Amino acid sequence: MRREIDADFLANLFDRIAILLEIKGENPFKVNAYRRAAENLRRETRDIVELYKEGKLTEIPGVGKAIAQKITEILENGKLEFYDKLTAEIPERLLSLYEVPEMGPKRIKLVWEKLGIDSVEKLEKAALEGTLRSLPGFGPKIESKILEGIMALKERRLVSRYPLGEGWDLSRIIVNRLGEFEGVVFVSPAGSLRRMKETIGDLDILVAAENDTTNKIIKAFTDLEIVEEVLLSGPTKTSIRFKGGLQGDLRIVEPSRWGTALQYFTGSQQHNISLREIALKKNLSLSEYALTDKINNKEILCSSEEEVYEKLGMSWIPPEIREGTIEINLALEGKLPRLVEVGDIEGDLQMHSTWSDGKRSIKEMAEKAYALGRSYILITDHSQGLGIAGGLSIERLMDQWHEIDELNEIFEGKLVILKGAEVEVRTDGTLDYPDEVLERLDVVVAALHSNLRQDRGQLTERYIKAISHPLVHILAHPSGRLFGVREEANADWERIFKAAASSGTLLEINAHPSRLDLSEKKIRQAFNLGCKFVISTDAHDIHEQEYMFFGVAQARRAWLKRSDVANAQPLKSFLEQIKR
DNA sequence: GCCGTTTTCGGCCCGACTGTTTTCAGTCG
Repeated sequence: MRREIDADFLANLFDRIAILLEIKGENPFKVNAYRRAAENLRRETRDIVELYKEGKLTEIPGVGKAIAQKITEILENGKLEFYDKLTAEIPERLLSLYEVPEMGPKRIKLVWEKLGIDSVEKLEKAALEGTLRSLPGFGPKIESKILEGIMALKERRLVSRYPLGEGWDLSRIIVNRLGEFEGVVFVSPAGSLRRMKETIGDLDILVAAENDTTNKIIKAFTDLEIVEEVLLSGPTKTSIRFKGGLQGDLRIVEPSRWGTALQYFTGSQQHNISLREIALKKNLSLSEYALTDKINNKEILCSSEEEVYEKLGMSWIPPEIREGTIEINLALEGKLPRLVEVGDIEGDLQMHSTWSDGKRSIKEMAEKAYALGRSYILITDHSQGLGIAGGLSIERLMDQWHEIDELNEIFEGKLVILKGAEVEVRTDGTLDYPDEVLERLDVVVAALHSNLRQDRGQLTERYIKAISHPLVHILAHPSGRLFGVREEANADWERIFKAAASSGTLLEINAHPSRLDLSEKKIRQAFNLGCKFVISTDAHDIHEQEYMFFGVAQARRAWLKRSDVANAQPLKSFLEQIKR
C-alpha cells in the first residue's frame, strides 16, 4: 500500500529537494523557495488533498505555480519526475551526510566528487585515515570536528528537541545567576523559549552589559556547574552544551542596543527576514546592533524592542506569534488582535486533590488558587475506572461534595469551588459514571487515558461519542500526548473538532508542560472549525497551578483571544456558556 | 522558485565564529 501523502510528507520531500539542489550548486534563492514552501506546508491546517481538489494549492504561502504543479503530480501519479531526475544526478544517499555537523553542501559535494564519499561510514573512515585533510579547505581541526559530530550522531546526542518546560527551568537558573552578576544591566531568555514554542532546539540567553565586563560574564556563564562543554567562544557570542545535551547560546550587547538585539535574538528567523526586508524598503538596514540609515550610514540605536517596531512603522508584536506569516502585515496596519493573557484567566478547570492522585488537599489547592487571583476552580479527581490514579467510587465522590460545600462556606464566595470529575471515557466511548451522577456535577470533564492506540476509526468514534454526550462540557488533554512518552493519538481530528463545534463541547488546552495538549497547530485547526476552548493546569500539586502561563502561551501562539477561552470569563458567564 | 501601495522582472537579511587562508570560504543561526 502506498504511504499516505499529506502536508508533512510533502514538506519533507521539498526539504530534501532543497538540500540536493544546494549540493548541486543551484541558485540559493531557489533553494530557499523550497525551504519556505516546506515550512508553510508544515504550518498548514487545511487538508492538502482538499486544497488540490479545489485548485487552491497556491493559497499556501510560498507555494507558486511550479511547486503547486509538483504537488499535483505527486498526488495524481504518486511520483515526481523532477525528483527522479535530480537524484539521478545527485544521489539521495548524500542527504545522510547533511546530518553531520560541519558538513554543509559545499563540503558534501567536495568529498563526494574527490573521494567518492557518499555515506557517513565512508566519511568516518576517511576522517580516521586522515585523507579528508588532503582536500582544499579541510584540515586536521575540521577532520576531528567531523569525527566528533559523527560520534554525537551515533549516540543520538544531536537529534532531540527539548520540551519547553525543561528549557524553562534551566533558563530561570541562568537568568537568576547572571542577573546577580556585576555589570549586567539586562538579561533575558530569547529564541524559541521566549516565543514559547512547544519544544526548543537550544536555549538562547541575551545579556546587556558594559563592554569592560563581558569577559567576566562569559566566564561566569561557562563556569556554571550545569555546563558540560564549551563549543565556541568569541568576544560577543559563546555556545555551550549543558549537561543533558541541550545547547545554549549566550550573546552580550551594549545596553543601548538592547532593543535590536532582543528583537533579533528572539526570532524567528523568518520573522527577522521579513522585518529586515521592511527596513530595506525604508532605506534602513536592520541588524542585531542597530537600524542603519543607508543614505548617510548613520546608526539609529534602539534600547527597547518597541522602538524597533515603531521605527519600522509597525505595532509591537508579541513573541509568541513571530513566525514571519500574517503577523507582519497586521502589525503594519496596526490591526493585531489582543491575544488572551494570563491575567484574563478567572478560573482553573482541571486540578486534582488527595481524594485521587493529587498531592494536596482541596483546601490547600483552593488557597493557592485564591492567592493566584482565580475566582473559581473545578476539582476534577479521577473517576472510578482509573484505579491506577486512585479513581473515586460514586460513594467517595459524594463524600467529597460535603467537603467542597464546607469549604465554599469558609471562602464566602471569594473563591468558588465547583464540583467536577475527570471522567474516564471507556474504550467503547461510554462514560465511567452514570448520567444520574454526572447530572449532579457542576462541570463534567471527559478524558481518555487508556487504549489510545486502538484502531483509528474506532478511536475517532469513541472521541465523538464522548464529545456528543449531552452531559459532557469539556474534553481534557484531547490528543493524549506526553512529551517523550506518547505521541498524539491517531484519530480523525477534523471530524472530532467538527463534533465538538456542533455540540459546544469545550476543548481543553492542558497547560502542564509535559502535555501542552492541544498542540498549537491543532488549536488553530479546531478554532478554524468553530471550537471554543478552556485553558487548565491539571495541577496535582499547588505549585503546578502556576503553570497556567504555559497554556496561555500555547493559546497565544494559536492567536486565541480572550473571547475564545471560556475560563477567561467570570464564573457567571462561564456557566452560561457551558452547554446543557 | 516566489513575489509585488515603489516592481510581472529583478530583487531575495545579516552577522559571528572557525579554520584555512594570505583575504576568505564555509557553516550556523
